[in-house]
Amino acid sequence: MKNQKRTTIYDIAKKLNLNASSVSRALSNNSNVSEATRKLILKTAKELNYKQNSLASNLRKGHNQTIGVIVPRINQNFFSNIIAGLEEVTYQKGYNLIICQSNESYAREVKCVNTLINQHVSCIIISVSADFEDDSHLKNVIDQGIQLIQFDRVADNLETFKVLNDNEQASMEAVSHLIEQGYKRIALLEGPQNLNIFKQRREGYIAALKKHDFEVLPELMIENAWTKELSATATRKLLSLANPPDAIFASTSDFSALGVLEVANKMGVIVPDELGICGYSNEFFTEITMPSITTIDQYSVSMGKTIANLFFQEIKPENKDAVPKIVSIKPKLIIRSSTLKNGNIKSF
Amino acid sequence: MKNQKRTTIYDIAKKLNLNASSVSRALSNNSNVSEATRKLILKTAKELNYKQNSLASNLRKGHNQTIGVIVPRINQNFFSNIIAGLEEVTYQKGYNLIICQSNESYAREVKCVNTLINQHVSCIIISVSADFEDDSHLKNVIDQGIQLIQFDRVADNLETFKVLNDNEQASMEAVSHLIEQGYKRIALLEGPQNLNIFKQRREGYIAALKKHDFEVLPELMIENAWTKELSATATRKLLSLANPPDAIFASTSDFSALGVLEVANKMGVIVPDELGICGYSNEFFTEITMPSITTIDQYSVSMGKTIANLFFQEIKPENKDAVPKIVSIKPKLIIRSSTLKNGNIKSF
DNA sequence: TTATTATTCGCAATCGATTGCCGTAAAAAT
DNA sequence: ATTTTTACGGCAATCGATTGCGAATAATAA
Repeated sequence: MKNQKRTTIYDIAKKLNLNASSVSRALSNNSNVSEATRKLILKTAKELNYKQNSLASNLRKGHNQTIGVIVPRINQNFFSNIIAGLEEVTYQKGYNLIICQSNESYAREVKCVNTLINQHVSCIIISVSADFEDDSHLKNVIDQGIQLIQFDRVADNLETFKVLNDNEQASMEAVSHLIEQGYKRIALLEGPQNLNIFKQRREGYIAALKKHDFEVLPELMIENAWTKELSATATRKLLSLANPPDAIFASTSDFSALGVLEVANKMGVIVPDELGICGYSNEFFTEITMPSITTIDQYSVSMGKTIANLFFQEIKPENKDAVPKIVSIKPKLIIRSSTLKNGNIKSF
Repeated sequence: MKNQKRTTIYDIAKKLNLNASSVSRALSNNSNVSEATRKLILKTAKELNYKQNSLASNLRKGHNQTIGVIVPRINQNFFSNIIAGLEEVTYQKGYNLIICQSNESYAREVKCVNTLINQHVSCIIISVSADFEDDSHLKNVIDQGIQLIQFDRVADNLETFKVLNDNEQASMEAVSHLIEQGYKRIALLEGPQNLNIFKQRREGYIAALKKHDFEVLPELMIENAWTKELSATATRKLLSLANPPDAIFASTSDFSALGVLEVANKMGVIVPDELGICGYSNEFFTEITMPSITTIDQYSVSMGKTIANLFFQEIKPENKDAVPKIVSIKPKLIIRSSTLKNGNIKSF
C-alpha cells in the first residue's frame, strides 16, 4: 500500500468504458451527463476511493480556491482571532487558507509572498511585519494578477483594499477617558513608527491632549516600548522622573501594559489611584490582572470575517472598475479598574 | 495589468530562441545547461518577472513541498506554539504549511483531511478533535500514500508516527506534588474520555493516589469539566460537599484551573491554604493570577520542532521498513503559589 | 585527421482534470 | 415516416513544468 497510484478519473473511465471527460463532468456535477451514468460514476468513484487532484484541477482552471494569509505571528491573540474569523467565512465558501508567519521579519515576509504567488492563490491577505521596508513585493502580487487585501498594519501609499482599525480615534478615546478620570500627566508608550498603526495611535494621543488643552511633553513619549520588558524599563524611567506621569497609555499592546502594571505593583505605586494604565488589544489576561486593565477591543474575529466577506462580495466578482475600498472598524474602549480613579472599582 | 498572463517558461524560451526544457533545467539549477545560457535564462527570468507555477511543477513531479496541519483551534496557546515550532523547521527546508482548524468538530476534521488529500500534501500532521469518532479518515490518508503524524491527541489504535506528551507521568507528578504539600482530599476535573490525553491524565491521577495509599473517590472526579464555566460549576458543587476537597487538579486546562480559582476567591476560600489548585498547559496568564497557578508545561514549541524533524529525518527519506516511531516528551511541572501550602508563597 | 567521448540542448510525452467542439443516438415535432 | 431538436458522451487540446531519450555540436583522444 506504499507506492500504489492514486485513482484518477481515467481509472474510473476505464472501468466503466467511458471517457474521462464524462467522469469529470459527472463529478463536477455540471451538465451533459445522464442521471444513470452520473450515479454509476459516483458509485464507482466511491468504490475506488477516488480523490480529486486539486493541483491538476487548479492548473487547468487557472485559479485556485485558496487564499494566502500572512501575519507577523499567529500566536498573538489579535492575529489568531483574525484567522479564526477568516476561516469561518472561507470555510463556508469552500476555500481554504494557507497561513504563513513573517515572524516580524521583512525578508521572511517577502519569501512568504513569493511562495503564495507560486501557489497561484487567488488572494493574499496580509498584515505587514514590524521591520517593513518597502512595498515592492506587494506590488508584485498585484502585477501577478493576484488580489491583495491589507489589514491593520498596511503599506499606506499602496492602493489596495484595506481593512483597518480606527487607531487614531480609539487612541483618542482612551486618552480622553484618562483625562476625564482626572489624570493630569499622561505618558505614551509607542511602537515602531514605520508602522502606520503606531503612528496613528500617537496622533490620537496628541489629538486628545490638544483637545483638552494639555501640553504635549516629549519626555512622556517613549518610543519602541512594545514588549513587556521594554515597557517595564520605560516605566521605571518614567516613574523616577522628577515630575512623573500619573497615567501611562501603553498604546502598543496589553503585554506592554502588563509590564507597566508589574513595575507599578513592585514599586508600591497604587493602580489606579496613583497611576492609571491603559493597554491595547483586549488580550484575555487583561480581565484577570489585579487590578484588571482598561484596554481597547479590536473586534478581531469580526474583522477577520469582514476581510473575507470583502473578498467574496466585492473582489471576487471581478468588478473591473471597483475602486479599492477601505473599510474602517471602530475599536471599543473597554473600561476596567486600572483607570477608574473615583472609587468605582470593579472587584476581581 | 488586470488580465495579463503570467510569464511562463515558454515565454522565456521564446524570447531566447531556446526550448522550454532548457529553461526548466536552468531554473531548477540541475544539470545539462551551459553556464552561459543559464545566466542568460536567469537574467531574462528576472526581467520578465517570472514566478514558477507550483501547481504545474507539483503535478508533474507528483509531490508537493507542502505539509498539512490540522488542529482543533489555532488560537489556543498549545496549538499555536506547536505550529510556531513546526514552521521554524519547515521554513528552513523550503516546505510550507497549510493550516486547518477542525474547531473541535469531527465532521469538519474529515473535511479538512479530504482537502489536504486533494492538495497532495506530502504529510498531514494532526491532533484530533474533541468529538473524535473513528479513524477511517486517517486510514484514508495512509491509503492515499500520504504520510501521517499524530500528536498529542491521537487515535490510539492506529499505527502511525506519534509525538506525545507523557500525560500520565505529568499528571502523576502533579498529584504527588499536591500530596507532598499536605493536601488530603484531591479532586480531579476531567476532559472527554474519548480523547487519549484525558484518559491518561486520569490514570496518572489514580496512580498517584494509589501510590500514596489514598482512596480513589468517584465523587471527587468530575467528568467533562473542561471549560472555565464548567469548571466553575463543578467547583461550586465540590466545595459545597459535606466533605469537600482541599485541592483540585484541573487536568484539562489552565482555563479550567482559572475557573476554579475565581470561584474559590469569590467564596472566600483561601488558595493555597484551604484549597490547592493545579492546572495544565502553562498558559501565559497562569503566571499573573493571584495567586499564580501551578501548572504543567508541555514544551509546545519544541514539540512542534520535534514533529517536523521526525518528518524530515525519519519519514521523508522513504525508509521503507521504518517502523512508526512513537516519541514521548516529558512535560514539566511548574510549581507556583497556588499549591505551595507551607508559607513559601511567591509574591506577585 | 579521424574516432570517441562529453556537453548542451531540442523533442515529445507526461502529470490529471477540464472544456469547446463535434458526432451519434434518442426524443420530439411535423 | 421523415425532419428537427435535444441529450449524451467522445475526441483532443490545454494548463505549465519536468524529464527520458536522442541528436548535434564541441572537446578530447587516438
